[in-house]
Amino acid sequence: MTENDKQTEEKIFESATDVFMAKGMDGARMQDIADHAGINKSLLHYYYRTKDHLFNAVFEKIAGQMFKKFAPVFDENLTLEEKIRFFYREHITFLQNNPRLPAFLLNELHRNPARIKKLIQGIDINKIWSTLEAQHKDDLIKYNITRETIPQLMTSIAAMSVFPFLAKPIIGSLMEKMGYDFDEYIEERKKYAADFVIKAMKK
Amino acid sequence: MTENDKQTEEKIFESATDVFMAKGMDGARMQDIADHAGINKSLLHYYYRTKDHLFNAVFEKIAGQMFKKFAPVFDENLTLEEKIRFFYREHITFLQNNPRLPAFLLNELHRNPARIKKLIQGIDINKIWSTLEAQHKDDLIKYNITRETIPQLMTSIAAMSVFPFLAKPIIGSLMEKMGYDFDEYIEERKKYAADFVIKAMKK
DNA sequence: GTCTATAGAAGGATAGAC
DNA sequence: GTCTATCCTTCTATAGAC
Repeated sequence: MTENDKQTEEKIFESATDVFMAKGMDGARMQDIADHAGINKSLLHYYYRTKDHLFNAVFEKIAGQMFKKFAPVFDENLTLEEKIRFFYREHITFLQNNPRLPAFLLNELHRNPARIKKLIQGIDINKIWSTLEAQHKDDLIKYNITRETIPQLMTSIAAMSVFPFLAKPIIGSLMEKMGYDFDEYIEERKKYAADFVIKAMKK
Repeated sequence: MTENDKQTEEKIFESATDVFMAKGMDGARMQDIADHAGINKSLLHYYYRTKDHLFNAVFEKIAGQMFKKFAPVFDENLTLEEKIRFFYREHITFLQNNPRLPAFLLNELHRNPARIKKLIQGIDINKIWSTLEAQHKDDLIKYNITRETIPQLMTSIAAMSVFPFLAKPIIGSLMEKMGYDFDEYIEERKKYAADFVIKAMKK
């Protein structure tokens, strides 16, 4: 593969990412992607054969990024509270740089549930739970966390950081109407979400 | 308008709602809607002229339902805690009956931000805040709620009930993998979310 | 009011020149 | 590897008979 190949192929991939993120699989047009990349429509087919192939390439990459961010939390030598604060700082910073990612991902999963199995096959929640159990036995007792309440707690933690980006069209507009700034709100959320969850967990 | 007219028009509307909810504006096909309603494709145009008109009719109805559910909370003669418990019981029950509604709504708003202004024009957050301020002066002090923290708190409350439905493709699959039942998880959430938020709010 | 038939446009994909 | 021209399918929309 020559240097020029790589440039074009990458340019296509990046343009496709932008357009698919903005319009979704169904709404995106091959012509838009070509225009966005400043190249001819035929070249898309030359490199990726079909729209489906191109979309899949984009989706896999995007989906991978989303979940990598959850992993490191469980490797650190930190208290449970520190992990929660660490998670929100890292995860919300990631979402600040990829604000459309959650909406794109979830929407495509709603439309095509078959993708899910492949997406979550790498996630072993039981292993995550065992790790937490080993590292934070005292905290789990202190906070009254059991295998029964794990789904409720985990989804609540995720909701606090992801929801503002999913509901940004509404939240952002309402805030504008009231004179608040969405970006400031997000920045503050790194601390707010952590405080909120930690207080909620206490017995 | 004859009785038969109404039957056909309503049948079209209901089929359109189902198909648009499942596939979105871009993914939906007029043929699908016609098949789903058991009628001819031309009839869709006879009653609604274009796909756009039909979609708009569906969207307006759906969007209206979503926000009506928030209003009554502020009229009741209840304590702040009771209102929160009341809200989660009502709102999650509504979402149990309309699980795809939030994803549909937010996705279309992401794709077409112009809709938002019309959607939120009826919502006067300042008025809501004034009502709360008048009704729960003591509670606001007790819970340390101010105009500055209202966006963080309001979005956290909404996140707790809406997020599970937005992320259902992932949450549901992960739970299945671990032997949990999504519907049970949702039923339990009516209480869990209320307890969680009320604890989090305490100083 | 409902159907059949078809026009007309859009979009994905390919052939072939360079 | 990149472009122009074009095919072919799909989909929205309309015309016209009943």
